[in-house]
Amino acid sequence: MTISIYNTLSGTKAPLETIEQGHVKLYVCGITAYDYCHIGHARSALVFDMIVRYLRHRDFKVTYIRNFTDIDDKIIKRAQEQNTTCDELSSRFIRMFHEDMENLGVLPPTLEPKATEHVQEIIDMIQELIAKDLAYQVGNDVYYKVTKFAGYGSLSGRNLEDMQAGARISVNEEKQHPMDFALWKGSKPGEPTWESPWGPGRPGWHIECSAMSRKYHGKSFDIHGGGKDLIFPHHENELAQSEGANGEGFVKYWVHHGFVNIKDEKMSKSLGNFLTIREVLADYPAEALRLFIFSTHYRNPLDYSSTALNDAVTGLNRIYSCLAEIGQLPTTGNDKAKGAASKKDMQKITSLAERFHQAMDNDFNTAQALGHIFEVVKALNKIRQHLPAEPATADLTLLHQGAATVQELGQVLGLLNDDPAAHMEKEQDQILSTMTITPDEIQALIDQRNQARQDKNWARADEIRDQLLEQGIELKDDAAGTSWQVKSN
RNA sequence: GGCGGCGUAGCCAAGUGGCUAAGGCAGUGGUCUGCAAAACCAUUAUUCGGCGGUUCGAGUCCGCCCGCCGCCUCCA
Repeated sequence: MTISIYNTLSGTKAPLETIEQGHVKLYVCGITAYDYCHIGHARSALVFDMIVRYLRHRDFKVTYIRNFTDIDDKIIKRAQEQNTTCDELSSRFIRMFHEDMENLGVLPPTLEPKATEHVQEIIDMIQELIAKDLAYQVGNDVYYKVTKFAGYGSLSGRNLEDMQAGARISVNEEKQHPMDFALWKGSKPGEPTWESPWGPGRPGWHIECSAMSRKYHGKSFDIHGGGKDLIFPHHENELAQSEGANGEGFVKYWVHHGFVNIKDEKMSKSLGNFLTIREVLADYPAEALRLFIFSTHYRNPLDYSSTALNDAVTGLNRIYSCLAEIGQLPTTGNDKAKGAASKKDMQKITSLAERFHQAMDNDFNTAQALGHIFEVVKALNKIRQHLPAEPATADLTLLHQGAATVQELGQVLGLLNDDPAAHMEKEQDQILSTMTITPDEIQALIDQRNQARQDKNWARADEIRDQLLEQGIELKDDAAGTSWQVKSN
């Protein structure tokens, strides 16, 4: 089985063939550090976290680089507004970003280079571009000469004529072509500055990724990723810079994920309709957010709503609850008894890993992979439900193995990391902490109710149950006695 | 205007021409229960925005139309 990946450059899915056998070199454009991250950033981080985890699960070595843009116009502006330095501002939000990533359960990349720590590499690359007549100096600025790069527009599927027709491009008189973009910007007073052959200044936005990816991955590497909004101009320009300077192919697979929308509109800072990661994590567990994000394919738009997140919480608990219930079963039973599991359910359970891989191999189809997991959860529940008083060892083994596979594959997606029983408890404790009732009080009421039930005083028993339900506590009567849980939602 | 994408049940969503159109959430009926809850079983799209075409066969390919969205300026 091979993994196939959709490539923005070709517009088709193609089997993953790495440059170096068994080793994937991945570069993802990270954040510009000047504000808290919103759930669009979370989607980006989670999508590539999932891709990295899956590739490693499939025995690839993955070198994952995700950069920080720590110098740019927005940072300078924001730092001035907050009366601080660019360095302080970007360090602060990089710290916030790391906190968010940890809370999301996102694995750290292999390397997280910063633009300001690679100014020399950037300058070197710009000099190479000038030497090849692909860039030119105007005053203290340096621009890339887009007309000299034959493939310009190939990634985003545009050509220079069409783009010039667009009305929103402001024409800078000093540029030779309106689409030429800055590699180096001469600095104004008060701005962070580095010395360069073109005078004091700072790097343009796109060049940092070309310089850093070359330093750590080499001139060519396997996968370059980011949000769809980076296709143009950022990645188009990176491609032009890198191939222009290096004289060889830059990236084999361009992977771009879709946006998070709110009410069918793109969530973005300029529209002001965004939710920060920390706002969302205050209300929902990280794994619920993850399940929500992976419930649709990574290239499709995803509409955020509290309903959708609540659905994800319910779905996640459904899996955990299934695993917790199975975890309580003995591992051995009657060796001679015939298994009660149907052939069909057995087959569903034992083929889970294979079907999961098939879905994931197909351009990381997490939605389908999760569908298979849920299908198996249903089968496991069904078998468990129908277990006789003295269950067959064969059934118990099937249940335990099935549950182990579900959890293991869930973890490939970064889900189901908790011990199932502990998760259910933790979930409840958290909600319980916001309530006025204590577990002891609940237990006392349950004891009273059971006494009433024994006395066949149903009215009193129901009264207690309804009273608890009003406070958000659900009771479950079964053979083992009465247990309780916090009512979901 | 240029480029790209989407439209599958009440909602979310998978479906790389061919067995009964995954899965989740919500709903309804049943099993279980003193009654519930949970879980399970059954049920909810003869049909995939509309109209044509290609094909033995189309949700899937092609054309046109309708509706929605994104990029073309900083953006994940």
